[in-house]
Amino acid sequence: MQDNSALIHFLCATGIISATIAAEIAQAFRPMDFAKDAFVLREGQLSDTYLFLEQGWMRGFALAPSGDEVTTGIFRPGQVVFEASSFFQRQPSMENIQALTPCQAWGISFAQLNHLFHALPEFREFGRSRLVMGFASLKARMLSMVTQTAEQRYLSLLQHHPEIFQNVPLKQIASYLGVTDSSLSRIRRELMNH
Amino acid sequence: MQDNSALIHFLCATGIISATIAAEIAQAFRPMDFAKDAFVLREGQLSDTYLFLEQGWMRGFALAPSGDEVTTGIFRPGQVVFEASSFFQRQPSMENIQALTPCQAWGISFAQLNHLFHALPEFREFGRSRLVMGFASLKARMLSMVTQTAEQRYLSLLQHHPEIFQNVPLKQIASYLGVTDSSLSRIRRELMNH
DNA sequence: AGCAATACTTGTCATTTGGCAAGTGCATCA
DNA sequence: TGATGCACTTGCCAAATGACAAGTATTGCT
Repeated sequence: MQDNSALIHFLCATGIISATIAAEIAQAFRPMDFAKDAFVLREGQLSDTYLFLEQGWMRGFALAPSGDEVTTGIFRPGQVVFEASSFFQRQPSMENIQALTPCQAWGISFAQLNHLFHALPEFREFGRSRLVMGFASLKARMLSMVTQTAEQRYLSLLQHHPEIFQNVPLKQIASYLGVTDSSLSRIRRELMNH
Repeated sequence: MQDNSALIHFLCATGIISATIAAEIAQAFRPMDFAKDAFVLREGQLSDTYLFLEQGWMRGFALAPSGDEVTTGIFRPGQVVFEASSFFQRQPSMENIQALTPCQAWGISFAQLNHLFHALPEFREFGRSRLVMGFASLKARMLSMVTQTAEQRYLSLLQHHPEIFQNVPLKQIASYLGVTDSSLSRIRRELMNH
């Protein structure tokens, strides 16, 4: 049996779930490892696994009509990785999820998750809370796309999540910020010259 | 007692709630009218009312650092109007909501809604379903902002929701599409000349 | 009817951005 | 070690966009 204390800690973090229940829930997750560059989810597939990322980095991306890959999410250790639209609505995903580094994670299927939601009201409340948090952060990201310049979004990302820049290629960060890699490079150059 | 059949129909539409329960739930909503230009929610306030819009049009908007109003949502009859981040996380809203036309709506407070969620599992499931739908459409909108041109977003809006153009000023639609009103005007001119 | 406010368009110009191609530096691998 | 690939930057140019100001409808109001 692997050490699932990080998962238990994650479940307890909101304060909604007690340590005892968290341990019980954690037992339903199974360890899943991914090699660098492995796909966790491919466009067209159903996102059927709720994944807690314990170690490593992942990215979500979609294909633009032009064929370019557009980063839709960057996932660091301690975060949940799945495609919510596909997972909850039981529809094929329009996005891909790929490991950027070797990853250790804990996964649970949609069916098992629902079973636990049904059996454990605290966990259901936890799930609702996570969903709301995801919604809120997506709203914040959306807002930043229309109210801020790419430079401001870059600086904000640099300030709040500097580790991203040690783990994700700038090209992928650029499309996450809504610009091309050359534009991001220009933004960085300008910031160097104060 | 006003006719709340549209509200009941809305509650039944997902198939999760029976007509009987829907009628019971609908009784907890109270009718709320808004004059044209009235504010339903102001930045800094708590979004504490879950509002079903029966008649009329509303818009959500945020203030960019520049002072410009940026449209974050356009609401037509039959939709739910509230600021999810503020409502669920009990934090001051960063957005405003304003009636674009005279509006008839049905509202219920956060507390009452939670009370019903607790008492009626079907309604709780309905709420989760609505939340997921809202999440999914926000993701789709987010994706369109990075994968599509403003012209494509304009055409898509025109095709799927042509009524918007009869009810919302182009200037507000423009910022919803992520461009200025003059750029939108240019896009429209180009499309006229095939 | 006449005035004012608003909605929308248009022109001009400066700035930003993207596309493309080339160049540099670094790491990996046989 | 030499070759290959990748990450990142840079220069050049064309295209898109924004800021600003002015002009034209259109609407609403008294």
